[in-house]
Amino acid sequence: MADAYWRYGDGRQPAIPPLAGKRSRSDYDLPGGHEFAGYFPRDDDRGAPRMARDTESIGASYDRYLRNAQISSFGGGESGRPMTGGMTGRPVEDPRIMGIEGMDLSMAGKGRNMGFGGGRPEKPLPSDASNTLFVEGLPANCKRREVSRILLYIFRPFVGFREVRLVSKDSRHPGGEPLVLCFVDFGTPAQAATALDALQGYKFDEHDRDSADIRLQFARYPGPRSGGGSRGKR
DNA sequence: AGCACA
Repeated sequence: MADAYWRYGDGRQPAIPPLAGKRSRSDYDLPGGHEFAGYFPRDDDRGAPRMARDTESIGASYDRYLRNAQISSFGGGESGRPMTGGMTGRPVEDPRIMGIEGMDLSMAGKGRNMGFGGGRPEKPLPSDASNTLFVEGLPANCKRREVSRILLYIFRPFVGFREVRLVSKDSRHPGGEPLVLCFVDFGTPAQAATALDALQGYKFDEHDRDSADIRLQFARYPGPRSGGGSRGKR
């Protein structure tokens, strides 16, 4: 049915092993703002379930939202289409990620009916809503590839997610590192607004107040890519 | 703080 990302229904992973007792948190808390050094392991060390600890906070942050919002690939309209993973050009078929998502979503999948239509927010959309979100506040010490992975991981569960686009730009600050602009496309402005509300102010590491927190806005000039540009009342 | 692509 849905893409391989949504495998939580098969019940093969009822819960994630707690930390697996492998490493302590301090292994990853390197001083000097290298929060992401151990955040996403390299592509070549698969099999170790040590992402469990890092994704705990992500799962917790999502949890409140997952209970009462329409995060589902069913009824999303075009969810049968395989996602190509945006800039990376390939879907992220990381078994760890799927298993982790299965942790939170399996509850909803088993216990609750997730047959929401998707894109049915109670509150009205802001007048500047568009299909595209502009994301800022990502750590500057992340490589482009890491930013892409992070954003894909964060945004992909949301109904209507289409793709992540990264654009490199020179820093304003002289001598500053080049900055990566991030745009996330959704099918409709309502879907974009749903993700925006859920993730606004999200902290990458909830244990560290100094860690980056992403800031989300609707993109100013959505352009033709977002469905024609016509929005608002008529 | 920063808003690009078609």
